[in-house]
Amino acid sequence: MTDCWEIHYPSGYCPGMSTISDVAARAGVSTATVSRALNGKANVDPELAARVRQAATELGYQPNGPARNLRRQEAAVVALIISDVENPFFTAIARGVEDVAHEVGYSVVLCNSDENADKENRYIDIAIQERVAGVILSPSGPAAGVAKLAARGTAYVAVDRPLPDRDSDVVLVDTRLAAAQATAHLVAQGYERIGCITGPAGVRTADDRLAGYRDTVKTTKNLVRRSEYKAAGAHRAAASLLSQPNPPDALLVANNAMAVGVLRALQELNLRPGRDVGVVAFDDAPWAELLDPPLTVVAQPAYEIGTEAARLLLARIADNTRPPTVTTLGARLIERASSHR
Amino acid sequence: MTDCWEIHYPSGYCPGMSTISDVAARAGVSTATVSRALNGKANVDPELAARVRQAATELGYQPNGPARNLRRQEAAVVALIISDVENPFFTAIARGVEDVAHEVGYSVVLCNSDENADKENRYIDIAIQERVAGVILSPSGPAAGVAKLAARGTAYVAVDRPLPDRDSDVVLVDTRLAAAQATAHLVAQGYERIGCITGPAGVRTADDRLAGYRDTVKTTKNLVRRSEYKAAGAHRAAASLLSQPNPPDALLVANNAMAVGVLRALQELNLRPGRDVGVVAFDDAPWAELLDPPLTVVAQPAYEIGTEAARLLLARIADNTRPPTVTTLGARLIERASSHR
DNA sequence: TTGAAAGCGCTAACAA
DNA sequence: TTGTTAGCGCTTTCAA
Repeated sequence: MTDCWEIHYPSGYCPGMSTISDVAARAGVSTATVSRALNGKANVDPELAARVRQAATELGYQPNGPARNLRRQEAAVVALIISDVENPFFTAIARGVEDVAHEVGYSVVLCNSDENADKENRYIDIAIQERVAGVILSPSGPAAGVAKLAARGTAYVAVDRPLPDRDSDVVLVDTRLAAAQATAHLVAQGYERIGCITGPAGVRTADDRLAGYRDTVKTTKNLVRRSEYKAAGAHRAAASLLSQPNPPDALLVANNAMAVGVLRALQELNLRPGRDVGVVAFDDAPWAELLDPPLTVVAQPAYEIGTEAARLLLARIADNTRPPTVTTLGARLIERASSHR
Repeated sequence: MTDCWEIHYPSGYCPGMSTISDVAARAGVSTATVSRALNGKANVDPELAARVRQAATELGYQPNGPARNLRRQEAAVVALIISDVENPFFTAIARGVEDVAHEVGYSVVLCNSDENADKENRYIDIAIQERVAGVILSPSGPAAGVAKLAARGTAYVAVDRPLPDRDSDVVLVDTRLAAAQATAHLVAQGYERIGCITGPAGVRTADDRLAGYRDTVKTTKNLVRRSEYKAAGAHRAAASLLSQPNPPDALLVANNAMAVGVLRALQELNLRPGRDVGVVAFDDAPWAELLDPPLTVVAQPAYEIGTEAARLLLARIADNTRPPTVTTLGARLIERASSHR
């Protein structure tokens, strides 16, 4: 399986399978010189370096990553463990991380923890085993795995949610404030019984968004529901809220996927967003403007979360003694028609 | 940076930093036995194996991945190189790949090539360097990188688009047929001047969708536009098509992101989907039903593409001499109101 | 069934 | 500036 099965070259020549010794032999130098030349170290005669590069190209030489990482005791790789690959909020973070990491020669591997602490821990183990340089994660609950990272001295940064019981660099959005403002906006638009559909208890963003809502609305009796951060749960939650005797006339919805479920419930009940039930949801999406009426959203700076987290991680890789920092970014309310009568 | 800076243990004990020799010493056996025990080889005394596992746990032993991969000459990792992490079609594929790969103990790393052949080649190089067991990719044009995979004998599978000039396992959707059927559906609904907005020339899915459209509509003069597979380009394309003297009365749109741009253009021109301009777009989305009118789509079996590709890859990892296969999955037209007058 | 030892390919300390 | 060499941690012969 690893021999050159497809193309036959003369005399054992096999591109991509050659090692540093092959390159050294062909260039007529030692392996050390090849290593130095290919890694752009200063102390190499330019003429020799050129010969080495030539030989490497001719042989189709690809350095052996595991060997390099074993020797260096670290891979130039950053692991990004996010709780949902299918959530545009997290993929936007991923782009931010990638853009910064690639600039300095790190690769990014994306891992999908599925909001599941077991999967998260498994990926953390893999990250440790592969000796990645650092980990960025959106923690799904109290991750025992993170303690291992700390114990090993592997750099890590939390995004979106802080790590419970643990200091670390973390990049957050002031989601409580944003929720309070969004709720205040609904009040200002004349809605009087504002409800809230948020994520699972214990998930920090869910709790914060609820807290922000409560900062603004004092009597929330029977106006709050929780579900997974998914459409189906939110659909049930909205149906339940709206079919009670004294239903809400507006809803704050804690994420984008949930908004889909809520809007579907409104459709089924023949309620029009805005006119009948004011709606504000977290996370902007390209399709939010296409709805009728267009959806008012709290836009989070996801890409910037990613770039900032990557910068912090790189700083921590360079110096793990720096004190942990908390970076809080602001969100922006984008008013559209779903929050106007 | 790699010492135990946070927690102080007695006598040099440092979880996660220990090697197989430490475990061996603690269990009073040789490293070979540790290796055999931890890898579940048959020929190990159960009592010894238990002692080894105990020692490993006590030390918080994490095997050194690079060392293992170096020795094994292969990592239990498959690389998935997709052309757009923010496209739900590809993230759904990713989930399919993950689910199958995890079952057999492989990790999946996701790489975002951004529809850019350079990035794709770069990721292929990294995959080769890291000696991954296999690669699944949605090729962005004629990738020189794939030749390297072939030359090295690394297993690979193409998804969504075939590799130009190269046999390989590939998992496709019969997108030409789907496009033809979608167009026929528009004809059946009484639309008479059907236009098509598709992706860049040379991208196979874009060309196939256009071909399917042309299979059904014979006179397409000035009714076809191409753009990137993005909202902005499609927006311009739609605006241009619809503002010409003899505009189309229906549009086939080649992907989901493009649909957003097209629908925005219709809004701006005060044209109502369905009534004024029939619209069918590729790729279903949770929000397609929420639009007014709901969007008719061609739903592709993205998750199944992923599971099938992963199965093929595993088969090829096991045996790289099997003949290349082409798997073609069907798409499903989901009729909603945007394609009815 | 177990242990001793070689060696995967690379980098870096040391020598020249 | 270049070469020699040790050794990263693991798996796997080979020998006992």
